[in-house]
Amino acid sequence: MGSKERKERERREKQELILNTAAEIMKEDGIDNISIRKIASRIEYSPAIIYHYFKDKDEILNHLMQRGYRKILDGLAAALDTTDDPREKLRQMTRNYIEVSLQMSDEYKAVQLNSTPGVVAQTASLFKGAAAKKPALKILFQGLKEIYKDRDIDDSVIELTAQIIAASTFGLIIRLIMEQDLISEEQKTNLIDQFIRITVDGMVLGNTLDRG
Amino acid sequence: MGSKERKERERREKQELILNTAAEIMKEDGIDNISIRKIASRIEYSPAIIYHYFKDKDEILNHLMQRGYRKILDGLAAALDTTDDPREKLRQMTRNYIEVSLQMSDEYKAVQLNSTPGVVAQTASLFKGAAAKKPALKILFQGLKEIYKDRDIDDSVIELTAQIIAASTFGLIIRLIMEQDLISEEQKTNLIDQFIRITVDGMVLGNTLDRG
DNA sequence: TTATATTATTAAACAGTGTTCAATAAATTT
DNA sequence: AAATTTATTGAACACTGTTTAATAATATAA
Repeated sequence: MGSKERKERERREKQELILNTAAEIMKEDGIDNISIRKIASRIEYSPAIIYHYFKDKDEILNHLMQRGYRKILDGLAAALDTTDDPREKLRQMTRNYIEVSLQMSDEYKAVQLNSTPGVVAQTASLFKGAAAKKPALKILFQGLKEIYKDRDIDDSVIELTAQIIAASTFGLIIRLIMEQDLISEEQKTNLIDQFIRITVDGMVLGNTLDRG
Repeated sequence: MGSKERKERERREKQELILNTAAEIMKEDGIDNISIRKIASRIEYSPAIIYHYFKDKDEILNHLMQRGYRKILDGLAAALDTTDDPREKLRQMTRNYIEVSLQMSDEYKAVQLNSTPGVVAQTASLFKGAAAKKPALKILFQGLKEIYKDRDIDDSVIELTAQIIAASTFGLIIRLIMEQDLISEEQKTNLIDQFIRITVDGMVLGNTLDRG
């Protein structure tokens, strides 16, 4: 019997079951309340079985982070190209990214604030050369390059600008999530509008202005 | 004997001892590794005694957060007034705030990312009217007002701008802390310089520019 | 000083956590 | 049917925060 394939499939299915249960608990009780025993109890197995499918709890959490990361990227990719104006495109991308992130605030927070080295390596965006390696930053970098195409600005400066915009957007999103109980819908809209205004029309032009 | 005063003093001293020990553990092993039993063991008492001086572990952590918050504000207050140029002042303030925060990255992260309602209420900066209530934001708001004094810009827009700058700065700092192992000193300097450039000279002017 | 009341301290227990290991049950291969 | 591999578990270990009842120490009142 070619049961080796089925075995592996069944193994993956059980891993999926465990991950889905963990995700379920995260949604209900928050990421801090995921416990091995809770997962085991829900799938009606003994706690020890978890360790037959995952090395430890961290590995499970890492898988959840990966899922969240992918979800965010998918949401970002859905940024529709409805315009050819590079600045308007940048506005739409930024707004889309913020709104997608706010829609899955749990995942965003969990992924972006996770301190596990592996996860940090995946979400990192400030290191030199990140614009070439990180999908989200790559898009941002190319958008900026189009905006700057007439002006004589070094690629390294454009990368720095993209990184600053990414970090700033991250900051706004995290604070919006953390303060969501204190902020009205109207205020939220105002903040996002103002952010996009001064990011695209201000920040982006900051490179080309005289200082003094 | 007026021993009531001494009693209270001794009580406060023991509370201080507990808090200092907790802070010590935080510095050595990180905030997640603070445990009641570890504190008790270090001060050579039984774990239960902690609950005679604090309601629960959360109260201890809250006190540590308060300390960190004060430390950050003190560091910010030390922003020297070496210039009268409002834009240059804003640059110096921003740079000072970033550098102070990076110097006590543990406290900054702990305070700013703490989800306890009370702590969030203290660090919140995006709600309407925050510029009047939050010290750090107040300074920022007034700095912006001086920059805009010749132009006709509504106070509400200035507040929004201050809030965006605060959230962006927060984002940069948190990411710099989280990615510190991946970022060289040179890159860090470049990022901070570029941030200040496009924040002060870009963001700030974003309000006054034509869009299209 | 002695008795009383207050305060400080602890041992022990409860309920929870992640993890490991040896034993057992189930399934697959020979 | 026997041997081997895989799946599953119970029980234990070492942690975690917290509560309760009992005890030790101290301060106040008689």
